[in-house]
Amino acid sequence: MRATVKDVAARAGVSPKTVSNVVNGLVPVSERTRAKVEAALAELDYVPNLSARGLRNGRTGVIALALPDLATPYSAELAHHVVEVAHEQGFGVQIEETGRDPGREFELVTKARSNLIDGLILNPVDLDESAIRVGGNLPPMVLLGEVSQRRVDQVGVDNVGAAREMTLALAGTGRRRIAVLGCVDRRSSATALVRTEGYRLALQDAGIPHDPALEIACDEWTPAGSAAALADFLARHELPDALFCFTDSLAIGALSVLAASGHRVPEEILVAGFDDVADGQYAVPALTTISVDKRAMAENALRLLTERMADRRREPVQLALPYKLVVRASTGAISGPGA
Amino acid sequence: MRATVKDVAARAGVSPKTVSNVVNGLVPVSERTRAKVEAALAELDYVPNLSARGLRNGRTGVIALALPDLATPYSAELAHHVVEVAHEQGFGVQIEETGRDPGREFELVTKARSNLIDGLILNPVDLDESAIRVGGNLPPMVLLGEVSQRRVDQVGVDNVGAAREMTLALAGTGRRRIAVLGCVDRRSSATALVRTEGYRLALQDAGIPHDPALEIACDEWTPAGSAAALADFLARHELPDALFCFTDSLAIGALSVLAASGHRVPEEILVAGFDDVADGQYAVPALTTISVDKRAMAENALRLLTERMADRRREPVQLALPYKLVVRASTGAISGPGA
DNA sequence: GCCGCCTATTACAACGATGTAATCTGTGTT
DNA sequence: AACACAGATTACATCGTTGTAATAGGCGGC
Repeated sequence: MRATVKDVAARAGVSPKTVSNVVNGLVPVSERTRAKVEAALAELDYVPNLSARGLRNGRTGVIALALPDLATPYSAELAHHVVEVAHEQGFGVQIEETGRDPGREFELVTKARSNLIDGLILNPVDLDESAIRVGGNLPPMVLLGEVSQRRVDQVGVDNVGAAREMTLALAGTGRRRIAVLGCVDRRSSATALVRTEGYRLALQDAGIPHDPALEIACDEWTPAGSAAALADFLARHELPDALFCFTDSLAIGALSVLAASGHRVPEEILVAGFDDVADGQYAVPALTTISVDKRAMAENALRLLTERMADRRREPVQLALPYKLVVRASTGAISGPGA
Repeated sequence: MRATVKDVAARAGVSPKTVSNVVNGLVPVSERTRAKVEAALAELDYVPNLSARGLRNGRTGVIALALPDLATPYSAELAHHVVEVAHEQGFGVQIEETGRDPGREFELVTKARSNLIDGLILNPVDLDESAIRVGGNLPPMVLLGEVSQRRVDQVGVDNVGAAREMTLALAGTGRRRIAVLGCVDRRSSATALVRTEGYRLALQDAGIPHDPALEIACDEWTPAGSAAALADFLARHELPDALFCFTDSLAIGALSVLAASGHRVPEEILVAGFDDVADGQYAVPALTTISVDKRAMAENALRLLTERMADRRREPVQLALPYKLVVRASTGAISGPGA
């Protein structure tokens, strides 16, 4: 059995509350008693019971991070940073996956373990609206992703702008048959929608007619899903000039299929991704992509979350972090709007 | 404010305990009162306070998963499965990263949040011993990784055997200058040690003299670390015949360097990895690797953990899961011991 | 030498849920 | 009609911690 404040108190010859005072350090304790208590703490190897503390204080020191699928490198990198930043601030992180079933997001936001966690960082799959369209009593919460609403704190990126910039950069090489991979058929992914929008805007900008056939659907945002979708596409259509994949994972699957079918990247077809995950940088050829500082995302998300925990009625804030077009070998030399 | 059993009880005109009975379903409740209570539950949108329940029951329904670095694809895939399996069984999962500082493992095993979690699944970095060399009072705990001790429940793989088999398969093509990448200098990684051991045994088996220069050190098990280490190696040595990387992430970094320096894989040099992560399958060329069923790892780890929670004095169990040598393009056609 | 004040410490209650043991209700038996 | 009994429901205490308010102790001032 673990020692409790009571045990420590008995051993040190003081009251439980004094032990608590020593442990928490908020109430002044005389040097003499502090020494006694600290000795007892060490001898009994005291560890506070966080359930009890959570019950008493109403805060547990644990936040939840909800994302579609932890196995996706992008999610994993993001989670890594959130865990790291949270830990630096003394928070534990409980991971929830929402990918399998769409109801899970809703459940998390409304009921769920709401009392074992002090707050929620949510990377939504579906249209963000679905999750946050909840009447009262939201837990302290920050959304990650596209900035598209004003009711909940959010840290995101201008996906439309980024997708547009990438598409324009591809078009800047003179290529005209620019395909996108990752458009979703069935249930809508917020991310897919906004990136598709950026792509279409860029085509307009560049005066390239929009060809719906070049929007390649792919429900599953993994290399496997991408490979299947692209192989299927190539069986029916001619090779496009350029391929903008909505995530690096999709692009990695695409590069694999292109290599296997003997198409040279970037000579025959440019390939670009989105997210800047580690494996994309080391893909063959290295992947051109949109990069966002994930550590900064985590830091900002946690900052907003702690602010929200401190003041639950502060006006919601939406942050759009800067992004960067990173050019690597998979597109040869292209240039963003700056050049 | 969230509703409590008391509120629900008042609304339903029953005692708090009856509400608890309805919620938990362990004690029989008459049809009439159950209906009343359920109505009240729904109206007040009752959510049990898990801190209180945890305090009372001594169990929180949350387990911790501790691993070196969540951003590593292998860890991420593993974590994904653990989260999924745990969720199916009604557990939440709290993630802890131990990579940054070695003391963290020890801290987790001994003190830490030990009362907000019911158990711990630990993927150790250092020699397993360090973490489990603890006197009494271990929390319910399962180790993931090399099976090398008998004091704590463990789910692992025969790393020595797998590394040996891979090395032999590479040698089976007639190649003699077989390098390994991932040996660690400074603090010892348990995994690196056992895989190195398997490699050396295979060289003996194959009658290939051991050349220490071909054991390429790489502390950081990421594509970036690997790329740096291999580039450095190539600047000083001739290209080896074959390269066995201790993880797929390392291999991905290696493929990138080899491609950039114009060396053809597998014609000039065979490359193999370990772990079978998704991005390895879609690397260019696709990566030969050792595959272990990560879902099965997660299932077994969770099974052992729940068994341990139920009976804290049962004899420790060590499971070695089967592995499979998966041959892909990065080694051309090689064959394992079976063929 | 007594009083008052400031500080360190204490007793007590409360956070919310639930196991235990006691009470209550209703049914069936003689 | 009285009694025993099973099942449903309840009161109470408890898990470990900490805020509140009351107490104890020490010191200076008059």
